[in-house]
Amino acid sequence: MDSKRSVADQAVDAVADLGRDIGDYIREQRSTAQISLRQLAKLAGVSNPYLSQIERGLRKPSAEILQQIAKGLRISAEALYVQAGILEQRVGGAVVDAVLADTELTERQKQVLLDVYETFRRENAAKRPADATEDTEE
Amino acid sequence: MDSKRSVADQAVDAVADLGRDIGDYIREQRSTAQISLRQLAKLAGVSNPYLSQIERGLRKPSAEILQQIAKGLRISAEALYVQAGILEQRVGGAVVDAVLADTELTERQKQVLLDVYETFRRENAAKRPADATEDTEE
DNA sequence: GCACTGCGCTTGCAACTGCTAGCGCCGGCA
DNA sequence: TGCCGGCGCTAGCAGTTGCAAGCGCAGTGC
Repeated sequence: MDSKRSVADQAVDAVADLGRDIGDYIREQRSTAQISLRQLAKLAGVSNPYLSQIERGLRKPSAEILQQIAKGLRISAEALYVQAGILEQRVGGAVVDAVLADTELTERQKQVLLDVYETFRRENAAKRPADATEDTEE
Repeated sequence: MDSKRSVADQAVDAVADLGRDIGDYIREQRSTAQISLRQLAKLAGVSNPYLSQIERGLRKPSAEILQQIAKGLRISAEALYVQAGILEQRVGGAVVDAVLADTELTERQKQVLLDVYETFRRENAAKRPADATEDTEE
């Protein structure tokens, strides 16, 4: 059945690669939040040298550290995990599905929500056509 | 929005402890699936001694390993992360979860969407106060 | 000029992860 | 009976994470 261990390979392979992406993402979120590396390090409860290395892609942080950082940045841990390649990306379908499946909303409200959602996505797509993983907000 | 920091605290505090829980969970899933430790190890692409130690709580696996194991068990990685205490339990329902997990939205946009969502829910709750509290998740 | 504070980064080091090799045990088979 | 394969586990080892200590640099007050 596994004539090739593509899954494992990809994971192992891409993680090393993605180490940089996650670092970029964190650094970007940090500068957006306008806090220094040391501040975030303290907020997140990690050492500042280590955070520095993470941001520059020299180290691959464990999930706990990622969670701490997410907390420090006040962003969802899931977003970071996806960036780190340790959680599958849930594409737009997930949001649409969830909204449609929600029993507390009227059909009209669902329509409004999905409309806003689509607008946001289009906005972002226009801003950064190829790379949708980076967050250039504001 | 983090009115439930008990989870966070637990995560940070009890990670060492939770190593055992996640192991139990994995072992349980494995026996449910009726596969041997070695089989799962092969499926997940990890060594069988290591998986053994994980299941007995002697080692705390990294997120990649957890993901591999989740794949091998054919369960969602998120379930495992929650068990491991590195991901907060989904609370606000599927919509909130899906929005937060969406990587194409900026954090600001997520806030807006969730805000609208909350507004709708409150509106509806005001209209029909009693019977709206059903579990929409399976 | 000169201390002082905060910034990000480099350097070793302890602790951990995750592996290979190998152990004892049990059931099937000639 | 011996032998073979699979089971879970122990022992010992590279390689990594995550840290404290310390570097140089820029801005500020005296």
